[in-house]
Amino acid sequence: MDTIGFEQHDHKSCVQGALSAVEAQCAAHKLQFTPVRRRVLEILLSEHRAMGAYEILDVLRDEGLGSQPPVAYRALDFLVSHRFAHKVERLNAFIACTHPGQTHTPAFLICRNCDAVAEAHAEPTRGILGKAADEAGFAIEQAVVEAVGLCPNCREGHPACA
Amino acid sequence: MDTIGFEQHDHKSCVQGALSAVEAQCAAHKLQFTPVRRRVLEILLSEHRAMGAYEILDVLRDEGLGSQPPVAYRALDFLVSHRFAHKVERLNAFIACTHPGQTHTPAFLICRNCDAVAEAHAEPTRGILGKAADEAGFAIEQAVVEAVGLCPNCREGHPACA
DNA sequence: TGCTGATGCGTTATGATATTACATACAATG
DNA sequence: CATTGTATGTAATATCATAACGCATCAGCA
Repeated sequence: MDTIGFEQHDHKSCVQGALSAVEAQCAAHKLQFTPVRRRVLEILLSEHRAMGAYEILDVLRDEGLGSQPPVAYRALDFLVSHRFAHKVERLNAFIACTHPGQTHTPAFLICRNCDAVAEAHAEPTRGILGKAADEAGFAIEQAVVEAVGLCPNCREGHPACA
Repeated sequence: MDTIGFEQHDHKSCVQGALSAVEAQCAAHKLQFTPVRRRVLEILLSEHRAMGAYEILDVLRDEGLGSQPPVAYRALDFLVSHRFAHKVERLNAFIACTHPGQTHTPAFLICRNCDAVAEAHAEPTRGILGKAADEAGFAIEQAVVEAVGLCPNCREGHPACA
């Protein structure tokens, strides 16, 4: 399972591993990992890309798991608030966390050509930004770091990219 | 004029200075700084906060400068693409650049209590993220860095905050 | 002058994203 | 079994954004 998500990997075990990890987390913290929530996470994990809420909703609807926007948004809120998934603000889309359970500040590398998204780490409270925040007296609680550019495949005109 | 925007400052001269700088930039690059574009920038500068496109449109409409969404969005596109303003993805809102003309990667400190936004600098291609991108073969072209937290005024229960 | 192309604006319509509000289901608990 | 809290179902609506078309203006030029 890769943290930097542009390479090939064993997708099936990657999905399974993440699901198990989330299950364990939910059990440990007495969170209700309901069918809808589970299914939404599975969809995100198996697609392994950023998906819009309505795109997820389409899948749920086909499966009879819900048909109105709040169903998808509520499940996504649960996943995002417990950090099992993240919202990519730049795309107004959601993506499964590639390392659930570990505390981290996710940072995303978003390909402007094929929309592939890889999750990396950032440490916004360090470096220039953290210094500026300190000086301003601003208390950073959470950060969104999203870099837009070209993924390795698209840089080489790889067929994997649409 | 402050770069970290939570403190008091000479607002009038701050607005004037930014407008002059943008005017000069437009003249130098043969960009059309039309009445609508100018007015939208003035609105953003004078409010000194992140505003939604429709909020800006309301002002334009009252002034007879345009009444339909594309008018506001086109002006904002112009301002954003030339970096005279920035989009705050987290808020789906726009804010005037506090130092137009200087090349920079803007980073925002967003107060979750009063929605005040300060612009700081970031250097996403350095640090952990830059390293991860390099290793992944990802070419960062542009980055969104937005930190959510509490501004100094709200930390102290300052009356300036709603 | 009159043509032509480029750019910006006006307007209608629609698409895409997200939330409010209220009703219902259902499991855990006393 | 009544109560409570959490999750879900559904209708309606709010909010954010763009497509597509036509017109106005203006610069460059024959």
